[in-house]
Amino acid sequence: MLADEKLVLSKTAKTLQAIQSEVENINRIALSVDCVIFGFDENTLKVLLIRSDLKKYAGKWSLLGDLVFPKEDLDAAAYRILKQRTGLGDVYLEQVHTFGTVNRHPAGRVVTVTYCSLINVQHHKLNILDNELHWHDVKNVTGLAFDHQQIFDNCFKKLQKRVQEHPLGFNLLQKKFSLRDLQNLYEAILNIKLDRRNFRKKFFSMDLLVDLNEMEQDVPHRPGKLYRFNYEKYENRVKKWGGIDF
Amino acid sequence: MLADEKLVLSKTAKTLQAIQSEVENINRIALSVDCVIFGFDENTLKVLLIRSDLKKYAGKWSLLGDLVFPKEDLDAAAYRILKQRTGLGDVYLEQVHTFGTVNRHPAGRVVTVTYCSLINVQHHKLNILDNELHWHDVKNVTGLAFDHQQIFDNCFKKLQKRVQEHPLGFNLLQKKFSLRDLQNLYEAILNIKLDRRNFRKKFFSMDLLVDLNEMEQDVPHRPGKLYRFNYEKYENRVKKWGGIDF
DNA sequence: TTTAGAATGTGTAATTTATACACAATATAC
DNA sequence: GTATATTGTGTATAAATTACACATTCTAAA
Repeated sequence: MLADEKLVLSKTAKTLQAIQSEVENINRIALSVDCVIFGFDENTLKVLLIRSDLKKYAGKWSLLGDLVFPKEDLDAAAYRILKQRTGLGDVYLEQVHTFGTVNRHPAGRVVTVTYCSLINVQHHKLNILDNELHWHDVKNVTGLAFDHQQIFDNCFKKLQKRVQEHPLGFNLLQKKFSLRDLQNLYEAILNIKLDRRNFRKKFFSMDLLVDLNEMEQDVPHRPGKLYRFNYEKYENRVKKWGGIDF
Repeated sequence: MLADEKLVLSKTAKTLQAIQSEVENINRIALSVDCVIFGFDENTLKVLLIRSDLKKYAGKWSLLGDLVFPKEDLDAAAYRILKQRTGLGDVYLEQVHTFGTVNRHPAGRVVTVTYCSLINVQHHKLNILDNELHWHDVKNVTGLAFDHQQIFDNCFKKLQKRVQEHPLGFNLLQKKFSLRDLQNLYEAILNIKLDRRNFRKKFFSMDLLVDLNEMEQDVPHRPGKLYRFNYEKYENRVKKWGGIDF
C-alpha cells in the first residue's frame, strides 16, 4: 500500500509516533539555501557569484549557498550565507522560490530554497578578498552551474516586479542619494530609460523622500541635492485597492 | 570545524564525493507540501480543509499536505495531494512560500513548501465523500493546526494580489460565466464592492472575453449573456511597464 | 577670468485612465 | 398582467500619466 493511499483511506487520527517515524526514517531530503545577492555599482546592477566548488562545474559560476543544518531555521541559513560571504548582517533578504526537481543536483536529491538579497556594495568592499567571489553585471550572467541560471532568472524577474511596488531599491543605495542616483538605479534594474522630469515628479508626489539640505560632492558638474528615504512614513501608510489590470 | 567554516576557508574545489557525503549522511530534513485549495461556491470563496490527523490537534482543521517522497519532484507531490483529495488533475497550482522554522511541526523538523490551487468546485463534487474534508468560507478560517493559519493567511493575501494582476480567477469559475459571476468572484476574493458599470467597462476594454451568444438559464430574472475567457489572446499579449507605485 | 561642457531643477498641455452615477429593457414569479 | 429583480448601457468629472524645453549652477580647461 502506498503512503498516499494510506492517507486517503484512514479515517482515524495518526499518532504522533507514526508521523515521527515517517519524518525520521523514511522521507528525509537534503535542503539547501541559495542567495541571489544584488548590488549596485557604477550605475550597473550586479550579482555576487562564486566559482563552483564542484569539479563537474569547474570554471562555471554559481550562486552562494549551503546546506541547511537540521536545527537551523531556513531564514537563519540564508542570513548565515550572507554574513559569511559579505560580512553584512541586517540586510534586505527575502525568500523567492523553492526548486525541487529530483535531479537538479549531481550529488543527489537536494531541494533548494532561494533568497534574494539587496546590499549596499560600498558597505562591504572589505570582505570580497576571496578571489573566488565576483560581482557580475546582471546583463552578462549566462551559463551558471546547476540550475542556477533558472534560479537567477526567476529571482531577477521578481526583483524587477517588486521594485516597482515596494521601496526595495533603496537597500542598494547609500543612505544619502541624489535623484539621479535613484533614477539610474531604476533604469539599471528595469533596463529602460525614464523621463527625468516625470521620474522626479513621481517620487516627489509620493512624499517619501526627505530633503537633507546637502549637495553632492566631487561631481564634475552642477551638484544635485541629497535625499534619504522616509521608511517610517512609508510603514505607516496603508496601500489601498490597486485595480484589476492584466 | 563547522560546515560553513569549511566552505569559507576552502579555496579548492570540493569533490562530488565530499558533497554527496554531506547530502547523504548529515543534513537531511523531512520535506512536506501543503496545498491551500480555493473554490468558489454560492458566491463565497472557500478553502478545502481536513480535520487534523494528529491527536495533538484533534478537532482542529488543517491544510491538505503530505511528505514529499525522496524521488518525487516538489510540484509532483503537490499535484499528488490535489489529485488524491479532489480527484482533479490539470488544475491551477502554484508554489507560494516555504515555511521552515525548526519547531513548526511537533513530529520533528519538517520544512513545508506551500502551494495555492484554484479549482472549479462543480467539477469535483464527487470526491468529497470523505467526511473529514470540508469547504470552509475563507472568512471563517481561524485557529488552524500547526502553523497552517499563518500559511493560509500568507497564501490568501498573495491570491488577492495576484488575482488583480493575472487572470487566475477564471480557474474558479465554470468555463461559461456571466459578468455578474465574474464580478461576484472578484468581490468575494477581495472582500470589496465594485461598481457594476465600471467593472464591465474594465473587462470589455481588456478585450479578453469571448461573447458566446448564449444566455444564463434558470435564473429568476432577466438572464445575462455568457462569456468565456480568451486564454490564447492573453498568452500572446506582452505585459509592459507598469509604473513605479508604492 | 572667461568659456565650454555637463548635469540639475522646473511647469504645462495633451492624453489616458479611473470614478461616480441613473434609467430603460427583459426576464421570472405570482 | 403586474411586481420584482437584474441586465445592459453612456457621460461628465477627476486623477494620473506622458511628452516635451530652457534657464541655472557647477567644474574643467583654455
